[in-house]
Amino acid sequence: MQETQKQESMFAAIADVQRRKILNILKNGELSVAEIKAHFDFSGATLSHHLSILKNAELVRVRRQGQQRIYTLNLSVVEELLLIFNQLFNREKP
Amino acid sequence: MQETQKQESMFAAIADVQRRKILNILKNGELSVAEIKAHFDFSGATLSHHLSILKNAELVRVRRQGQQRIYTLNLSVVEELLLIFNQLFNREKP
DNA sequence: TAGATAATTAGATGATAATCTAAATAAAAT
DNA sequence: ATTTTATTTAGATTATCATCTAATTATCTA
Repeated sequence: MQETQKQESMFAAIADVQRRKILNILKNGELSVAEIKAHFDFSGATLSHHLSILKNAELVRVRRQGQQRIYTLNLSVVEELLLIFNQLFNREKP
Repeated sequence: MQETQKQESMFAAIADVQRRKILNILKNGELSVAEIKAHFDFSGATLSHHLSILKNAELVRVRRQGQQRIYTLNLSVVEELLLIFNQLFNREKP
């Protein structure tokens, strides 16, 4: 299994516990940055940084809504990640 | 989903591309350190470091065989990791 | 027992990453 | 148009991590 840059970025994205927490929070539906921020202690700049890593890994999507940006899980890429993950251990797609 | 130290160590372990490659190599069966090393360019010390991270995350097991140490995938923990991974996205066990 | 081989551990270095504050951008409200 | 609110970007700092060489431990063999 030869790794792509995209796969690399996905593994890097889920390596951080805060980013995994963000993904978890987004399971329950889309949220604005401020709503996500309510779950964390760190600064808005730090959150923005984490969101950009998740976005580059295509694990989340953003859209504007007025001043806010609404983040959602990118379910198709999550599927893809699960596939890669299962391949890592040579198992079938769930 | 509240993360344990163990889960943290597993995600950290698979965050590195070289360690994922080691796991892949071990899918084909157990190998000595020298045999694993044949697949890589970095030093033995570096490999030893990566193996110790995989071992602490319990993704691999080691046993002695004379001077050699034989590494194997720890399949039950791999199963567990897959479960955690699916839970991260709220899906069923494959 | 001495020397060779296999692997790990110690300690150092350079690169990367998480975080912060301050500044910038963009939209909304007054 | 100015101010306020939401978010991102820039730049700096600190911590963590991958890697190296050298030293150590443990086993095997001559």
